[in-house]
Parts: sequence; structure tokens; C-alpha cells
Amino acid sequence: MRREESIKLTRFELEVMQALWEMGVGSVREIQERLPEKRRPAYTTVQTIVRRLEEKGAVRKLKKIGNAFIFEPTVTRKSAHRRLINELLELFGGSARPLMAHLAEIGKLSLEDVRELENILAQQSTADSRKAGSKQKDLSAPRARRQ
Amino acid sequence: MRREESIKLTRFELEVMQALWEMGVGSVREIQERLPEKRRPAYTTVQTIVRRLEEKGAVRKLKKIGNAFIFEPTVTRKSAHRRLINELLELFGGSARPLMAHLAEIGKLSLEDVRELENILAQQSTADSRKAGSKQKDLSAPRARRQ
DNA sequence: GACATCCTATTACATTTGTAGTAGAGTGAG
DNA sequence: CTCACTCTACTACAAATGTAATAGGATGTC
Repeated sequence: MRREESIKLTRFELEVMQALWEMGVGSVREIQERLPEKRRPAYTTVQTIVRRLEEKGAVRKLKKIGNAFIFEPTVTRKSAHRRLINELLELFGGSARPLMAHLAEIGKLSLEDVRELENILAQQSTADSRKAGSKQKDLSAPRARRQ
Repeated sequence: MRREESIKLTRFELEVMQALWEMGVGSVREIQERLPEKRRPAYTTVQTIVRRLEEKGAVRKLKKIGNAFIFEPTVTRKSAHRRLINELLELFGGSARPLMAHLAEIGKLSLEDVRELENILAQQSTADSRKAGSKQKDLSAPRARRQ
């Protein structure tokens, strides 16, 4: 069994996974309909991507409803994101600092962002020092976007 | 003239650019020799990548020494990195917060990192607040910085 | 049970990317 | 000048990726 960390996803594959992660599970049709209407790919295009995702081990057939397969993700959004981040980090020398500095420099990171993050981290570190096993979750939960 | 922000670089192209950015300018030979010895690509492979980079407008011929061209980057490391970061940010909903949270969650970000960053940001914001009252934009404006 | 639908499986093809070979022009050492 | 080298320009080709068409099986609807 391949380690899921080793699965690399292309841009389009990631979009499809994104839809699946949001839905939990879904058919090819449902995935297609969830993709942005602007320049929505053909049904069979989505089908091809889902097939490739299955070959890569990123999704699997969960069951069949009627004559349609229902797919579910077998890699978590988090692990996929982790991979992407790690790749990006490599370009920045492996450490998060230059990346953060860059984020700040190009205006993507506000002082408020950082202060909140600092609080979270501070709490984590005290919590972790007492009980190292507990995974603090949901920091990456989607939140209202502004563009 | 294409806007440099629109230039997308592949993994290998980025490695080559990395070498060029470090050197400032250089020939194909020099670039090749600067690539990591582990699995160093053939000379003509590097040559091909450099040619593609030239077609994309990421480098240009600066001059000729002997019969060899000397290339120089025409996109800055910063702008290339900005593009990569923006692409990654899109996956995280466009905001840096979830990305930061994720970084913290997977242990890539320490409390010290964040505290230092906070200092930097605090200084920037006081400097900027004199000009633009609202959001701290413009951090990406050309601000005499060494490359 | 015949038809219009919807799905799957298979095949196809252009582009991009990684990786390099070859031919021939330019250049420095004798 | 001639030879060995070094470069460039051009060509090649497989794998990955984006994008879809086609053929044919399964299903719901009269």
C-alpha cells in the first residue's frame, strides 16, 4: 500500500478532490456540478480525472447507486495540503520563517492574523507540555473569505 | 509584453532560476554546475530549460562571452515566490490564516517564529500607518530591498 | 419491451514537462 | 591551418496532464 503522503495531485485533480472533500462522498456527476461554472469541464473529463485519482489511490469507489459509482476520498484534505506546503517550504529553504516573512511582505498577513496565531500557539504549547498526545484540531477550518 | 506575474514556472525551471538568482547572471554551463550533484541533468537538458525560460520571458541573454551566452533573470525571485504563494493561498480559500494555522498544526511554525514575525509586522504597520490609514496593503510595493 | 437517458469503460489526442541526442558553428592550442 | 572542444540550434521522445469522444451496458418511463 502506497503511503498517502507520496501521492502527488495535479491542479485539476486537486480541484476535484476539493469538491469531494466538501461533499464527503459523491458521484462523478455531483463532482462535475460542483465545479465552478466558469469553464466547467465535460462530464467525461471529470470522469477521467476521478479514474486517475482512483489509480493514484486518492479516492475509491464506496458503493453503487443505480448504475453510478459513489466515490469517497481516501486522502484527507489535511494530508494533501501538508504535502503542498512542504513542497513550497522546500523552495524557501525548508523553514517556515522566510515563507511567513514573504507572506507579510506581500501583504497577505496582517498583524491581527499573527497575534491570533500567537495566542493559539501559546495555548497549544502549554497544553502539549502537559499532554503530548492530544491533537488540537480545526485550526484549518474554512472561514469566511474576503477577496 | 507579458506581465511577469503571469509566467508560471515548473519545478525544474524553478531550480534553474534558483541557480541564476543566486549567481546573478550565468551561462548554461555555470547553471548546470550549480545544480545539486545528486542526479545532475545533462548539459543539453539544462540548455533546453534555459531556452524555455527565455521563451517564457523569465530570463534573457545579457551578452556573449566567447561563444557562450550569459543569461540573466528577468523575473525576480520575489515575484516568482509571490506567484507560488498566491497559488497555494487559493487552495486555502484566499486567506493566509488557514495556511498559517496549518503550518502551526503540522509543526512547521514555532512560537518563536511567530513572535519574531509579530515584531516585524508591528514595525511595518507603524511605519505604514502614516500613509495609508486603512489596511496595510502596499507591502508589496517596490521598497528598496536587496535581492 | 422500446426509447431516451445516464453511466462506465476504453480510446484518443494536444500540450506541457523532463530529459537528452545530433549537427554544425565558433574558438583556443599548437 | 588543423584538431579537439565547447556552445548553440534543432530535433526527439516518453510521461504526465488536460480535455474529450465513442461504444455499449443499465435504467426509468410509457
